[in-house]
Parts: sequence; structure tokens; C-alpha cells
Amino acid sequence: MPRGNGTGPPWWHGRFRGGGYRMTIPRETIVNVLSKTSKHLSAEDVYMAVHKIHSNIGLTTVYRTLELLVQMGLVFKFDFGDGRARYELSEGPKGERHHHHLVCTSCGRVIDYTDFIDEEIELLNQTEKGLSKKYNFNITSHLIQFYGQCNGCNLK
Amino acid sequence: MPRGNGTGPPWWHGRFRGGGYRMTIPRETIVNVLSKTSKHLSAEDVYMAVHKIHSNIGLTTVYRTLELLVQMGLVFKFDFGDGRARYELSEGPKGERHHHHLVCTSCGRVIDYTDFIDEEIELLNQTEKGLSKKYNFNITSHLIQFYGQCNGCNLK
DNA sequence: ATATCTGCAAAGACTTTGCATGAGA
DNA sequence: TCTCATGCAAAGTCTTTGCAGATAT
Repeated sequence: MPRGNGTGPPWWHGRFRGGGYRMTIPRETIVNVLSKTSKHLSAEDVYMAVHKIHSNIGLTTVYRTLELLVQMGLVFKFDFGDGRARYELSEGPKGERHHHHLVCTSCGRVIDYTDFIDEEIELLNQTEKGLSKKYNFNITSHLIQFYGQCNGCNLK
Repeated sequence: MPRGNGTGPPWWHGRFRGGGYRMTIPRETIVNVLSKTSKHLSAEDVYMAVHKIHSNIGLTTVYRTLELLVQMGLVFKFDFGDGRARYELSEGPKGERHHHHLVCTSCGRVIDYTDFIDEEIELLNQTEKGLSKKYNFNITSHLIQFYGQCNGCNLK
């Protein structure tokens, strides 16, 4: 099935097939929604976006698909402390998109940052190596978040 | 009220008073429970521990107190992905206890580690400084977690 | 053809809120 | 004394589960 742009088959199809999962309209649509935003979407957000495209796709399927994508490593699930999970496409096929978060504990605003990532990667690689060995732990990903007051909340 | 050991008044009393909050039996008990464990307690865990000491303290109070402690910065709230929040006393009066987590995405086990903390602190200080300036963000704390498969789950 | 996936409705789990009573400063 | 804190019960919110019908391979 062509998808309406000329960029060839979506790179994630192989990941589905390889995992023994079927490609379906809902899954295709959900990944597309995630790939076209840089925002931190909740399950409800994804559902609403998806619903505009195929109004028959249900919230349950969104939850189940997001869960699947997280297990497959295609999507990261974040907790910013407001009681609902947020989802982001992890990094594309070759590590672009890598970033971390600044979370404002007053208003809940979340800022993505990509500064200092290189230094972090360096440190994290070392740390991962050390930890893997010491705890015999097979590390697959990491999470870094900073908390504090954002620009707007500082002033109040 | 003496507390049964000879170490003087609990260091956190001032933090309560300074914030305009009252010292009460439930609050005292809850902080005590947290300070006597190195485990990652859920609200229910805290409730059960507290309940053994003062069986009249309710779960609601535990939730409200934990929330308050988090706001005061005395307690960190963590999400390990199993649907319930975990709480830990943040660091004591002078930064001891500082550690991060290794979370097994298969079985949910959480390992504390204190290795590499010095290197991390170094990097994080720099990062914090840079981010504070660039985004005019007043950073108060950070979170680092690694994810993967633990010893036991590796073998399966 | 058939094992997987989906949607709806209902259930489940954790957390928060309302309100009258009780306690700290 | 007077405001703040507590406890119980009920409600709220996000997320998961059961099951029959639909779908991908």
C-alpha cells in the first residue's frame, strides 16, 4: 500500500515483521502520527490525532499499540509527573532525535534539549559499560530529566 | 517529644516549620519510615509500615504527606513503569544517599547504584549550568535511570 | 484458512477530593 | 482559639481486560 509520499516504504515495517507482528492500518497510523510530531503526546493525544484520520480506531488499540511499540523499542514512554504517560518515537533508524527533558515542577512545561548530548553520551557509554559488567545487567536505554522552575514560573 | 534515640531533634523539623507546616504524628511517622529504609516504597508500602506504628493513620494522609514532602524537596518520587509511584527520602541534610537506578524492563527489579556518581555529578553540574542559562531554567534536581534486562532475566 | 488484531463496554488500580471531626501553635 | 491536618467514604482518571467480530498473511 502506497502511503502518499515518495519516500519509499516506511523504515519501521521491517521491525514489525521481524518481531512477528502484523502491519495494520491502526499501527501504521499511530506510528505516522508519532513520526510527524516532536511533541510529547499522551495516549489520549495520540488517539485524537489518529481519530481524525481513521475515526474508527479506538482508544484501546492506541494503548495496546503504544505498549507494543515501547516493547519493540520504537517508542519511549515518559512520566512527567502529571499522572498520564507521554510517548515519543525513540530515535529513528540511526540515532537522530536524541534528546532529554527539562521538566518544570510548577507548571508542568517540558522543554527538550539537545545541548551537551555529546558529553552525556560519552559519560553514559562509560557508565553503561561499567554497570553492565558489575551488575550483569544488559542495558538498552537510559533516561535523563532535569527538574526545576521554568522561565515563566521563576518570575512569580 | 523524644524519639527513642539520642541523636537530637530530627533535622527535618526545621524544614516543616520553615515552610509553615505543622509537625504531626502522621508526618513524623511517615518521615521516620522513609528514613529507616533504603527501599523504594510505594504509597501503599508506606501506609502499611506506618500503620504498624499508628494504626489510625489513613492512606489518604500518607498520600497527602508524601505529596507535601515531594514539594518540600525532602522526598523524590519515582516512576519505574509498574503503574504506582515510588518514594525515597531525597538525600538527607548534606547530599549523602545520592544514587541512581537500574530498572529491569522484564521483571521490574530496581537496583540502586552509586558507582560513577562522581563523574556524573561533574557532568551534570556543567549541564545544569549551561541549561539554566540557556533556558533560564532554575534546576533543582535531576533523574537518571538505566533500563534493560537484569541478571536473572538475561538468562531466560 | 487461521492466528492475530480490533473495538466496545466494563472492570481495575492508583490517586484525589469533600466534608465533618480532631489536633497543633 | 483558630487555622491547619486527618480520616473516612466516595469520586475521578488513566489504563487494562474480556470477548465477539474483523483482518492480515
